[in-house]
This record gives sequence, C-alpha cells and structure tokens, in this order.
Amino acid sequence: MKKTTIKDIARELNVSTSTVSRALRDSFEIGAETKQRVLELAKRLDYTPDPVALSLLSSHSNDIGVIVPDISNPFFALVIAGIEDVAFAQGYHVVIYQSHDNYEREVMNVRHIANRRKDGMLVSLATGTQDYAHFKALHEQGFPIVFFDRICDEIDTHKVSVDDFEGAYQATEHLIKQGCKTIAHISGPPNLLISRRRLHGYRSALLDYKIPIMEDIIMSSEYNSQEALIITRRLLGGSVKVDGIFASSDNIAIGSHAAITEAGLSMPHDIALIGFSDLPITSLLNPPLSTVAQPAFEMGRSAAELLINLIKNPKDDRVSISNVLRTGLVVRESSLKIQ
Amino acid sequence: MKKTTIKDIARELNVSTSTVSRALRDSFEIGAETKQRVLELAKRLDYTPDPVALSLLSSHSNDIGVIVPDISNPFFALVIAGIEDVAFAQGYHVVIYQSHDNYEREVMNVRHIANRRKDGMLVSLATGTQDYAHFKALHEQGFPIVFFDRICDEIDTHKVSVDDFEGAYQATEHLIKQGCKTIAHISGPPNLLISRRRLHGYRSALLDYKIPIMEDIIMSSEYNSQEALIITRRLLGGSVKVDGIFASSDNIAIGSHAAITEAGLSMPHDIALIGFSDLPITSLLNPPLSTVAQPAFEMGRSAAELLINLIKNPKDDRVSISNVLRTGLVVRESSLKIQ
DNA sequence: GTGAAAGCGCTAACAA
DNA sequence: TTGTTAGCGCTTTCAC
Repeated sequence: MKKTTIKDIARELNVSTSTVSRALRDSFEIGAETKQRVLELAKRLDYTPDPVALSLLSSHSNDIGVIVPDISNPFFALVIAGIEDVAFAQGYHVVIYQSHDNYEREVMNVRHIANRRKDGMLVSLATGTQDYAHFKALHEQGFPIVFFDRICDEIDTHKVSVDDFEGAYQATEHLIKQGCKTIAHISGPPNLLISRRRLHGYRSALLDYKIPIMEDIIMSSEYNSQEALIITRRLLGGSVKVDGIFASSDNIAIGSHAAITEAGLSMPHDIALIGFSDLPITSLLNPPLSTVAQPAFEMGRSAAELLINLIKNPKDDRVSISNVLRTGLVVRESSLKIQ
Repeated sequence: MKKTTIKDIARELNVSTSTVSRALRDSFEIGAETKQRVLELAKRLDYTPDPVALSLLSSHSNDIGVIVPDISNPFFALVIAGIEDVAFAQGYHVVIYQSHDNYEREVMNVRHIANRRKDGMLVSLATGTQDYAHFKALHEQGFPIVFFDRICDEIDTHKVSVDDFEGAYQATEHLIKQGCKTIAHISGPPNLLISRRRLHGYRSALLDYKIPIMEDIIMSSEYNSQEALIITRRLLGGSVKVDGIFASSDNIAIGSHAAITEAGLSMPHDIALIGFSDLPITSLLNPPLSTVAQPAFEMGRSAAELLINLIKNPKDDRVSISNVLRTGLVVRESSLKIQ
C-alpha cells in the first residue's frame, strides 16, 4: 500500500499529470468536468501532496523552526505554546529544537533548519553562545529570524523580550518596601543580556533607595534549580547576613527556596524571596513564591506573528521591530512581611 | 549568495555531476586526482548535500520524530534527552512534537512525520487518544514505531515502559509500613495503561495487607498539578479522613502537596505523601517529596536503540520487544514517619 | 482546456 | 575511470 501520487491519478483518468496538478490547485483554466473527476478520485485515493517534493521545488516547507535552550523549562514550553497557537492558525507547522545551552548544538540546529528549507526560525540563545556568525550568515542571505527572550543584540532583526530592567527594579523595590535591608541578588550567566539587564534593575533600585551595593552578595548561577541551590547555600554560609534575595529567574528562586528551608530559616520572616517569570509551580511551593510575571504565551504569539510577517513580506526586514512586553509584580507569601 | 550544488562543482571542474557525486561519496571507481580536485573545491565552496533532495530520492531523512504529550513535563524532557543521546551518536536528528494530550494534534503530528519521510517515530500516547488507526495504518506499511511510557497495547511493536504495577505496589506498601491506615490514591486518566497499572498496584498492596479498599478515596486527575490541587482539596474536604496519599505521578503529588499545606496539615505527620517519577523538583519541595524513581533517561535511550535497530533491520519487527525497566523507591520526608 | 517537457538537487543503473 | 540518462513527486512555462 504505497502513497498515492499525482501520477496514479493521471494514469487512472487518462490525463496528464499537469492537468491533475492544475485541477487540484483549482486552476481556472481547467474544465469543470475534468476538475470534478480529479477531485473525486483524489479524495477516494486519499491523495495528499508530498511535502518533500514541494520543498525541493519551491524552497520552502511551511515549517518554522524554534530553538530553545531547554524544553523542560516551563517558561519556554509556554512560549512554544504561544508560537504554536499562531503558527497553526496560519498553516505553519512548528518544529522544536533544543540547544541544551550548548553552542555546538545550537549551530547544528541552525544548520538543520536552514538545510531543511524551513521558512524561518525563532531563537532564544544558548548560554554558551558568544559568537553569532551562524545567525549572521543566514540573516544576510535574507533568511527570516526572530529572537525572543534571550535575544541577540548584534543582529538587526525583529526581537521580542520583556522589560527585564523594569521587572527587576520592581522586584527589588518591593523587597525594600517590605523592610529588607540587605538584599542579595542571584544573577544568571553574565553573557546573557537578560541576566545583565535584571542585574542592572537590581542595582538601580538599590541606588535609588540609597542602599549600599555589596558585591559579595551578588552571585551568579546557571538558570537551573540545582546549581542555584548550591550557590544559595554558599550565600547563606557567607559572612554577610542577608534578609532578602532577588533571584534572576524562578528556577533559580526554587533552588534558593530549598536552600533557605534547608538552613532552617523561614520565609519571609528571616529572608524574603522573589523570583522572575511566574512559572505555574511557584504558586504551589510552601510558602508560595513571589515573582515577576512574564507574559510567556504572549511572547510566543508575538514572536510568531513577527516571523510569519517576515516570511510573507521579506522586504519588511528593512525596519526591525523590538517588541518589549510588560512585566507584573506577583506578591505571594515568600516576600510578604507587611500586609 | 546561493547554496552551492553539485552542479556548480561539476561546471567549474568540467566534469559531470555524477563524477562529482561519486567523488564526494568516496567511490573507489574514481580517479585519485579527480577525487582530490572535487573534494577541495567542495570544501572551498562550503558544499553540503541538500537533505531535501536526498529525502525525495531515497525516501528517508535521517530524522526521527518523537511525540510526547507535553514537553514541559520534566519526565518527558529527560526521556527526550536520552533519545537524543543515542540518536545523535548514530547520526540521526531528533524532531520533537507535542500532542498536548489531544487526539487531533497527535494525528496531525503522525501525519507530518510520515509525510516528511522521517525514518521512524517514538511515541508516548496522548490522554485523549482512544483510537489507534493512525498508528496501525503506518505500522502495517512497515513504518518503524516504538512506544514508550504511555504505550499502546493494541499495536504489536517494540515498547519501553517501567514496571508500573511494581512501583505502585512498593509505594503503597511503604505507606502501610509507615503506619498509614487510610491511604487514598489519586490516579491518572483511566484510559491510560500506566494509570490503570499503578491503580492496580495500589489495590494489590492494600489487599495483601488486608486493608479495606475504599472507592471513595480513589480519585482521578489529569497528570498535572493544577487539576491535582483541586482534586486533592476535594479529597481532604470529604468525609473520610485519610492519613496517606499515593499519587500516580509527581505532578499530581505536587498538587496534593500544595493542597495539604494549604489545609494546614503537616507531612508526614497528618498525611504521608508519595508520588511517582522522581522529577528533579521533588527533592526541592518543603518537605521533600517521597517518590518512585523511573529511569527516564534510560527509557529514552532504550526506546531510541530499539527504533534505530528497527530502522536498520526492518525484518526484526517479527518479534516485538517489550523492555520493562525497574523502578526504585525514594523515601524522603513527606512520607517518613518512622525513622 | 490540456499535454509535453524541463527542472528543483541528487543518485544509480547503464553505457562508453 | 567517467559521462549519459532516468527518475524521486511536483509545478510551470510553452505549445497545441
């Protein structure tokens, strides 16, 4: 039982393959009767056009590639859901790739996407990426690329991110207003723009409120709970006694949460804790985690819209749009000292 | 700056495309000197074969498709990591699809995989899937399929799962030995085999220990924390006072964990709780969650090995292998009443 | 209104 | 050792 091709239909009906092709695409220059017969037989034989042949012919695939560092991060999973939401509606299929925060893997993924004639790609950078040549080359050939969340400043294309500075500022300000005097920050990897921007928001808030910045209590961790747990243990074991922690992401905050509990300290009484992202799990922790909400689903939607627009109107890449989404403070028990 | 093709090389060198093709594949019937020249020019022009053309020609792609219900579930993320581990080593690329536990999406994904000439697929069923015709048709055409975790009994192909019955039995037995008298079970969707098997393990343990089975405290939830939270609230608000809960998955257990905390009850004193999977987050909860460890990464490796074997030796599908991996009890504070 | 032929990039008989 | 031809499944001129 082989797949039906246009040829099978042509042979059966004693017409040429081009006639079948035209009938199927409802070309106006085809006799109504012929068209009917073709359409019927196609349905009966369960004919579907071969996407691979179409790709070879037309150099596109109706697929868009998405590269994220790690699919198990619920933040990215939500962004992808947003991407799928608009992509499916427009007839595109979404193919997911993970870089595992590894530069080589990212390069492989990019190559795969370009080789398979994907129509475009959406990218959130790997932590390990310092060199952007693999994107630059494609971008210069006119290949549609949109960055989201972990964006790349060096390539002039559409981007979607949140206002990391503002979110971080609000989170820090919130801790200050709750009466925290010694606020630590656990930052993400410094080569990521989002880490630097959130760190910057933290510093600015302290500055504005005339709280001295202590470099000793500004740590850095990968964006995962396991390493954050270790880093926070180190922080708590240090000489400076902190009464507040702003974590650069919820995954980091979850590690800190565990470290604080483990140390026999209570939240928010001993230490007030706040994260960044508003992952679904945060509200289920004990005590529930305060955080800065990011519109992840919306970010995916916006990125996909920009990309599809770029695919359909290639000239539009003259002007690069940077869509910066708003964050929102979500206060829960882990930081609520003053009702 | 277009992509280099085999033609460009042929023209440049005044040879035919087939010569180039052969030289590139290091055919022995090609002059050493010609081979040299071709290889050099190819490198200089940065030639890479077009996978789409190869696919059209050979009906395969060196890609394998993986369909999981939900990529944000760390269990599936880990399985995928295992799959990627062996697939990459064997030169296959892994393309990830999500069904979102939706039957129609699963069908779409299957169709995409088959149409794009993927070499095979690995599947963990969607909750919503009751009909397996989309798999059956492909399977009968000899398309390589391997099921993992949420396997399908009705199709005779390789499968990888864990011993759900045994794991559930051990978890329940553990609660009994900790002194629990009234043990509830929050099961997964009943149409999934894993849910039924874990439920069966639970029932058997109670039976063996002569503890009456109360249908009122056997609930059912989707495999996510949000619904589990609601279901557990209902359980705790019911007329039967329970002192132990075996949750059919960690995601369910996380919801129960939050509900128990919210109700002002303590773990394990008031209620001992145990989940299933050993997701990384479970050790970071407060108190840390007991669970049944599943070798997720290993499951992915095994499934990928079976699939690749099936791809390379199509006749091997005469005998279907069911690889059942062992589980292990992981006791943490949430269920540890007796030291 | 319909067919023949060329071609997307590549490989594999079959010739030479 | 190398070239010619055909073909994977499809669309699209260009003829008729």
